[in-house]
Order: sequence, then structure tokens, then C-alpha cells
Amino acid sequence: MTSAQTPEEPEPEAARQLPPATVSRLTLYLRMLNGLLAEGVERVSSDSLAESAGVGSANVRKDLSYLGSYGTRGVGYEVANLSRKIAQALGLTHEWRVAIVGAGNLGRALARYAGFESRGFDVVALLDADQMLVGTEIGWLRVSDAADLEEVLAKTRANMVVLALPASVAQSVCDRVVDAGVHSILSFAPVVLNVPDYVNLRKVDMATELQILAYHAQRLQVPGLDAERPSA
Amino acid sequence: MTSAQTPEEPEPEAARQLPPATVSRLTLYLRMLNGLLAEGVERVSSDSLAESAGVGSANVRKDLSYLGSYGTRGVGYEVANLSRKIAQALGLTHEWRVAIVGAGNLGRALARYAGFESRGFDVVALLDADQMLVGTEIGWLRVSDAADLEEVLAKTRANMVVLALPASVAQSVCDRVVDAGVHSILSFAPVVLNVPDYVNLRKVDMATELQILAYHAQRLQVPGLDAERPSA
DNA sequence: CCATGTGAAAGGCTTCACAGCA
DNA sequence: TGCTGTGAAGCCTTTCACATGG
Repeated sequence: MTSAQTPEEPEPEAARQLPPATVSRLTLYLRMLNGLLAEGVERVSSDSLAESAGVGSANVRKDLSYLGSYGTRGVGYEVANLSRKIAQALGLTHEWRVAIVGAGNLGRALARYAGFESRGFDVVALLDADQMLVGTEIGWLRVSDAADLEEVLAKTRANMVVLALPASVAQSVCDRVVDAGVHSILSFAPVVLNVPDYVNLRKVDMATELQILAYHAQRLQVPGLDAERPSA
Repeated sequence: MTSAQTPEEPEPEAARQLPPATVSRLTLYLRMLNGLLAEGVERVSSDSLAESAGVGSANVRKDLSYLGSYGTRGVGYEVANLSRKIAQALGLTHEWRVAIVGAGNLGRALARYAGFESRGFDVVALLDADQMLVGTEIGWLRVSDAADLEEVLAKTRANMVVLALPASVAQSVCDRVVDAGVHSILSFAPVVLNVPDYVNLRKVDMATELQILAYHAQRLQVPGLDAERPSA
């Protein structure tokens, strides 16, 4: 690879499209690297990273190779440098302002979740349609009226939205968010949302996760079914 | 709920190993089917299911074919029958008793999340190590002392555990859960947990989801030009 | 030596296209 | 006719194995 065959711009450090599976593992590596940074560790090997992240070391090396060759053969990777490269590739050098729509149990939990702040995501608004909640304080935020969604998004210059609301209203709120120009959405609503394909939508569904667990648990409980034999 | 008194299903125990990607889509289909059931719809086509679930129709048909041939050519699938088959394949005919460890913001939100109950998951315990919380009532549950984890799991006969606690204690609590004999675990802690390979562990990481969104958002915002700053 | 970086092989998933059947 | 069920092709991901170079 690295052949100078590209007839177009050489693109010095711009990472091209990363495989989705790689992107999600990069977030893992970044977490481990930041842990190592805090401990003062300066170098790390792909083997060591692999063990912490629970993947194969060849996988780690291939993932990192998409970012460029930032390791040193025979030695490993420089923690601080690699951490910076990954953060850059993931777009964490931008400032991300997150609005949470839905101040129910889950929305409140998310609003107070320290993990967002510490990773560079700034929760700038919390909205709900329930007039009983509007105006109350949760964490350090005052709950805004979901009726004013567009204004609140504009005023806070939110560029990400988290949907923490019932399935019944998720689609309509989602549509308004998209129309308002926010095209990165994380939904916790247990429903499939339709969005234009220029919108980045991710979904977390807790009931689905439990159902997947149930499948695997049940499979183990059935005796004698899966005795994988090389050949009978 | 729906105590499955499976009458006479003379099937050969179907449900061999399903592809993981299929399992997670089956939970989607099941949700749509139950919606259709509630509306009184009797039949559905793979095209229609595909559109609701946001996948290709060939994908739907292949997924369903792993369960057997329960469709009718030229017509479609019988909603009630298919719903039953999927629930059976996913192991939802068992009764799943879930203990939630961690009664912080997230743990409380989960304890009150209606989506669990309605899908056949019974939240039987909520535990925390904080003595200020122990004994208080959250939803219809009384918070138990995490020090008594093993006893609580045994007494409630929990067969699934949800970890909603800080990264710092997640591994040790996880170990105790595994030793106590609960081998299906859903973790919300932002840390990689090590478990024996006979344990089913799934992970939901909200900060990771936002980081993946950030990657894609950044990608769109800077189509050709990375040049945030051409670092010297 | 040692650990990275990477072609090539292997495995898994999705999509295609159409045969088969009500 | 219309929609299911499915081999085959294509694409993506992981794993292997080893050349490479500090």
C-alpha cells in the first residue's frame, strides 16, 4: 500500500473513510490510552492494548494502520502521540454541544452522566414537553420547553441531539430536530426512526440487549444441543 | 408474562446457532409483529417488515428462514405464528429475573423503565453500596445492600444482572456476580470487563456512541478539507 | 531480536436473482 | 400472479504469517 498511485491530491494527514468496526474499536483504544496517560505510561504495544480491549493484536495493528504508521517497530506506540492521533481521527477536536430531549428518568440520568463531559461532550440543553418539568433544575441545567425545540437548538448551537423519550413521540421530535439542522442523533427510544440518509443516527435499545442475552442464555441451558464436533 | 405453555410443538428444537446479526434483527421484527398483533393485522410480507425495520427484504427473509419455513409463498407470514416462533427462538418463553446493581441516576432510570416489564423481563432487585440509598424505595423496589449481593441474587433467583455502576468497581462486582452463578450480564460501565468465556456479557456505552457520531459528523462537515490547523 | 505493518487467506454477512409454490 | 426461500456472488471483517526495520 502507500503507493503514490493516487492521481489526485495526496492528502497528507486526512484520514479517509475508516471501517465502521474500526471506528468503534478506536474509541476503546482511546479510553485505554487516556488511562495509561494518567498513569504516566509512555509506550504501549499492540499486544498490551489488545489484551485491555479484548481483541486480537493483529486487529489492533490493522486498526491503527488506517491512521498511518505511528508505531515504532520493535518498540510499540507512544501513548501520548497515539491518543492524539485517534482523537483527531474521531473528530474529538471539535466542540460537540449536545441537547437532550426528554427529561424523564433516562433523560435526567443522561444529563447528569459525568462520562459525557469528561469526553468532550458538552450538554447544553435538556428539554421536555411536560409543563410540570419545564423550568425545573436538573443537575446544572434548567429544563426547556420542548415546544421551543428549534429556538433552543439554535440558541445553544447544539450540534448533536440525544432522544430520551417515548416511542410514540420519537419520530415527530426526530423530524423536527433534523429540520432544525441537527444531523447527528443518538436515540434511546425503542422504535425504528426514519431519517434522510445524510443524517447520522445511532440507536441504543436496552430491551433489545436483554433479549439478545436471553437468546444466548437459553442456548446454553439446553443440554446436548451444541456439542461442536469436528466430524462425526 | 405470557407463560409459554407450548402445546404440542413437534419441532426438532429448531434454533440452532443463529448468526449474531440475525439475532439482533429478530428482536426488531418481534417488536413490529407485536405492534401489528395489537392492531389486529393478521398477515405481513417481508417487504413490509423490511420497511418497518429499515433493512432489505431479502435480509428479512434470510433471517426468518433460519427459524424454518413459516411463511406462505405468494402471501406472506402469519403475524401471530411468526411472533410466537421468534419469541421462542430468542428464549423469551423463559422467565427472566433481572437484578440491577447500582442505584445511581442510571440504575434508577433502568429500574423504572417500563420497557423491561412489558417485554417479559422482571426486575426483581436493585442494589447499591451507598448506605444512604439502601432501604429507600425506588419505583416498587426497595434498594438492597450491595454487600449482600450473593444472598439477594439467590433469594430473588435472579438469572440476569444489569451493571449500572462506576468503572472503578465494575470488575469486582462483575466477578462476584459470576461467582454467584449469574452468567448473563448487561453492563453500562464504561470499561472492558473480563469474564470467563461461558459468561454472556453485553455492553452499552453511551460515550462511545457519541464518539462514533462525532466521527461521522466530522466527516461530513469537512468533505475535502481537514485543515483545522496545519499543525507546524 | 522484537513488535510493527501488511498482503493474503478465511470467515461471516448482505445483496442479488430467480426457482418454487400457494 | 405474487411473495417466499435460497444458492451464489460480492462485500466487509478478522485472522494469519511474515517481511520490515528500529
